[in-house]
Amino acid sequence: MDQLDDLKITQPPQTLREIVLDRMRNAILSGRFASGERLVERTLCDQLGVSRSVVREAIRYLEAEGLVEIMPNKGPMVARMDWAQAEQIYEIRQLLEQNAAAACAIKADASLKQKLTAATKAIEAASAAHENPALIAATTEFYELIFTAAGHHIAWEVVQRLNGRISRLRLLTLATTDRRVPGPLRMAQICAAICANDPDAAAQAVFDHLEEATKIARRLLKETA
Amino acid sequence: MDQLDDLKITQPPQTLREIVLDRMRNAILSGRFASGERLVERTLCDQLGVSRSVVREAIRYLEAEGLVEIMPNKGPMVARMDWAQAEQIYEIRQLLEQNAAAACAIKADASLKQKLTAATKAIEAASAAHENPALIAATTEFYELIFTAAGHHIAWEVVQRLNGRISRLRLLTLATTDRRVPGPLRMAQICAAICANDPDAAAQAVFDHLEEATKIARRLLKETA
DNA sequence: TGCGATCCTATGGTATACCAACATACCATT
DNA sequence: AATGGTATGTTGGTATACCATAGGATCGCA
Repeated sequence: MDQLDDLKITQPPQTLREIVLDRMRNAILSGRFASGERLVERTLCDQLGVSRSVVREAIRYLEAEGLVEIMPNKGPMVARMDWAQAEQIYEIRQLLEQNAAAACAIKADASLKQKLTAATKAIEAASAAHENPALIAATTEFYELIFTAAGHHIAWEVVQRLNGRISRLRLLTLATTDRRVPGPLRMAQICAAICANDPDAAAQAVFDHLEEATKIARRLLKETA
Repeated sequence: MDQLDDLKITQPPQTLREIVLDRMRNAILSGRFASGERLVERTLCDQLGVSRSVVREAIRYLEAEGLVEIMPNKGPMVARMDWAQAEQIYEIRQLLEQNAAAACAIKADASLKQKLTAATKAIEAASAAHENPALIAATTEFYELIFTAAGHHIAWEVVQRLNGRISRLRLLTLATTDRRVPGPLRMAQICAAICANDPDAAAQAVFDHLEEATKIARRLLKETA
């Protein structure tokens, strides 16, 4: 099977539109395009070296994702976010992530526990090295393991999309070092609860983690606003 | 927010793209475009009397919404759905709708209670008249009241989008008449719990309602599959 | 000098034509 | 009959043209 996969003409059917979509999404998520910044179509065409059709279709997708807003007669801009929205998103994450962690704790087998432990270590490493992009990636990986193991693929989709809307906040909260209990420790608690096949403890650990993240986010957003 | 929309000078800056988007979405949700049916761009252009640009951009949006899938080198088709997905969607709805109903029950004031009661009556009327489209609309209105009153706008967005994916299923479950406890009665229970400002009872009522809907959906989907 | 009308430009919205890549089905030759 | 080529249909991608509108700059008039 593996050999076959290797033989396969791994021609990435990645279309130009998808590349542009990724680039633009990353530019927004990473803050390269500031919140509220206007996205002038023809300018983007020049920057990306593609035609308007491609850019416009990518914008439609981002609009549906909630990352881009269309101002009537003005064109697209990077979506803005306020605390009222962020709060709701954190609340939804609470529900979905607790649910997933609990389900995962019930189903977790040896293989998953091993992977989850590795992911936790990766988070600790990235955190210790203060490498924020790696930290984001490792945290995402951690949660993806949990949601996938729980079989909650659609919930994971939802969470990812919502996270996109608060990406800047996540960057800030993850980078915050003045937490009383460091973030990686929280992850370790979640990991431990799942490894112990204890759904209640897993849900509680997720609750603690998100509760803290919510508080930090609230403080950061309120003071910058 | 809603009031503002109502006040707004309803000069429809509704762009052609939005019209096409609505039409296509409705066509999919209502089953006019069958699940798995291919959506040939140029054919759609003819049917709708618009150019490819418009259709393509609408398709991008629907793709992001999860209503349309793109098959590489084959083009778009109406997204398919299986029970595994539907089950997850019902589970997410359980979480979000219980949460919203509980929050709504805490906040509910006289004005909301009155509106909610009216919405419940509308559901009963539509159900008695066996008018499914009206029933769907009334049910949507009912839930929108709850989510809006709870301030859970983003959760409502999520629920609506997820409901879009299981629209055909909803049509079937709502139309099903062989439920032991009729759907409208369930709605009345939810309404009563909220009017009594009893969050626990509201959550329980939502649970009962969705649990039943889930069972019906499972049976329908499994037997037609 | 101040105000308003008018024109210009930038931008988005839409339509259309064109080409390349790919898949599929059909057909012809061997 | 099997192979290979061909025709067709579809999408992906691009370029371009045209129009409508918003916002600003300019100009003229009071």
